[in-house]
Amino acid sequence: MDQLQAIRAFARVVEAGNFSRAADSLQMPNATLTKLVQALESHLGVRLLQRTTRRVTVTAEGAAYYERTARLLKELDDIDASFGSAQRKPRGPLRIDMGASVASMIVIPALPEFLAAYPDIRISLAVSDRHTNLIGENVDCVIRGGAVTDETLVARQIGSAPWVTCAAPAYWRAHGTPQHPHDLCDGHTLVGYLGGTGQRALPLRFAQGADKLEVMPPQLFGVNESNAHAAAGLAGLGIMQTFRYTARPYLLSGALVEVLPEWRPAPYPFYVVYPPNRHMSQRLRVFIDWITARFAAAM
Amino acid sequence: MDQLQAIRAFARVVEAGNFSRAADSLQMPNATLTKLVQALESHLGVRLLQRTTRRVTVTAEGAAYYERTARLLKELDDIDASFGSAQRKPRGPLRIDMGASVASMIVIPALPEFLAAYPDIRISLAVSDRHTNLIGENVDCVIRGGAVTDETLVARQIGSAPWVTCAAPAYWRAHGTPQHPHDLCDGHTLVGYLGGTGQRALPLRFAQGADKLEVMPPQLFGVNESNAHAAAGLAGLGIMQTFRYTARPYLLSGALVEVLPEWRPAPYPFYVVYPPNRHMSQRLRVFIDWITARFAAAM
DNA sequence: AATGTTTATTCATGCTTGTGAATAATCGAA
DNA sequence: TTCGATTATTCACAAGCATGAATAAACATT
Repeated sequence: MDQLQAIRAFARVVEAGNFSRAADSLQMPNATLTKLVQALESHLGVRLLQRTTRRVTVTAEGAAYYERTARLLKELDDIDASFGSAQRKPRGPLRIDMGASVASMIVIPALPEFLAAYPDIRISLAVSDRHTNLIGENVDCVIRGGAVTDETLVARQIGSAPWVTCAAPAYWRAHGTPQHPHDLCDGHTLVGYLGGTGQRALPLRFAQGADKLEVMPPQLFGVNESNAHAAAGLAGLGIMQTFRYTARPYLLSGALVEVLPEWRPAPYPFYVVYPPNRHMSQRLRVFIDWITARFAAAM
Repeated sequence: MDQLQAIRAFARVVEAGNFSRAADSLQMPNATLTKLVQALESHLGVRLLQRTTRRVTVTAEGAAYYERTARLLKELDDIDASFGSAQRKPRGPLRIDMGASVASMIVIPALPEFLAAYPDIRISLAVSDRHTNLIGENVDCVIRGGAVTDETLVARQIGSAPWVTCAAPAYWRAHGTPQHPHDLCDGHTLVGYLGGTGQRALPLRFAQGADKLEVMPPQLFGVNESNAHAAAGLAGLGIMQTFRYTARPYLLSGALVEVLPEWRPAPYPFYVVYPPNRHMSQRLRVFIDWITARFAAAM
């Protein structure tokens, strides 16, 4: 039995909460994972995990073994890293989660440059805005906008995204161009971006000096995905408030027209969020450095 | 790569000083050992051992890696042991070194009882009296008589062996039976047991109350191996002072006859000697307990 | 300088392990 | 209560690794 591999496999099951998810995150067949954990249990003469086909619970012995060995695994990784770091380029898998527009507008177009610099890093990119259980899902980091509320995680700001309020030219011709945020409540409609709960659209925010306004025009259409949100704006369904980096190509081509630029609200902070780890993997570190530079360049 | 196995293999090479000896003590082919160490070096991107076909030296990085990982290996073994010890009988290899007479007269005849109790322990028994480099040769313990001088090792006394002074009946008929130790210097010869250097025979020792004597009859024959020593005495070559446990079967059969029983010197202490280890393996512990009981019974 | 012995490494083959697919079991929804 | 979906485990086979034997190199002796 490869005990180290078995211990890592077992730890993954504990963190993931079930075998299938653990196998996925380890990119390993279920059968292999099952066998590794069984071999470890046989070696120790102890049942580490109590499992049915639908549920896996960690036994008391399993929890103790996990605690004790997790520390050893980290130490070994530290030792290995301290030996290899001077000689080897970062390599291995990197799992990242981010919003659709960050992915399609900023990260993915620039990835060739990152992968050219680090050809041995293999990226798995998940596109979502949902709250991600970083440790449970074995995600190395997520990129998120807005305040980070989970204080068990490290949040490093990578930039701020300015807002723009815009619509298609045909929309402005049909409804008139507003001169003040209040004008939006009369004879205008909103293409809403649905927030976390997916139930209510976010209001439009405006700021000028110390003045801050929130305006909620009638919502004709709401959507919770940023590409679809842009498509709706382009189709002339209403006014949209979105990130400038999302709208940029359409603003440049004239497919969208910005209004009230002097009323732009404060830029929206973006963070890369990752679990605290005494030793951050080198590949994660170079990615964080890169995305910080890249994000600044994209704003 | 099975990194744990590779680390253990590497550690063994460091301790043994060369690949062949390390492979022997791990009961592993040289090719396997070579591949494991190479895989570890490749994984770390560092050369751990500098080797020619006749010489292996540990690099500075290798020494550092050995120190750091040896501790982790011990911790992992501790963790495993603390999990398994309640459930599993001791198993695995045990390497023991001892003198020829201890081996053939005490230990080997009783081994069936030990192996019946612990069928999963596999014993490698080396017969020698020489100073053994316990760690370098991966020996779990040695059984030695007399003072233990190496203070880096743990010496646990397992018993004391009484002495007898005896010779074949034909010898006594030819030379007369001594009534006092001094009588041995006149008309008697010694079958000598050669000591550590193999150059000079050990003198005969006698004690009665506070009286202690050393007598050195002329030596007709000397030998450094206890079975040959006994054979010489049985052949009537002279007087021999040996352990009672060695002579017992011949004393019982009348093939040897003891003299001066009231002048027996102090019994000779025997120790089981092993390297200090924060966690003694279970199989070593049960062996030590067993040999202590067995030794007492054999005296 | 040559040679023999000993030791580390490499190569081709047999054996052990990893895994795809099938099976069995569990749990939630209807 | 039944059924369908999902998950853990098992089995038979393919892939990869361990190793015996051969090779190459180093070192001590003559």
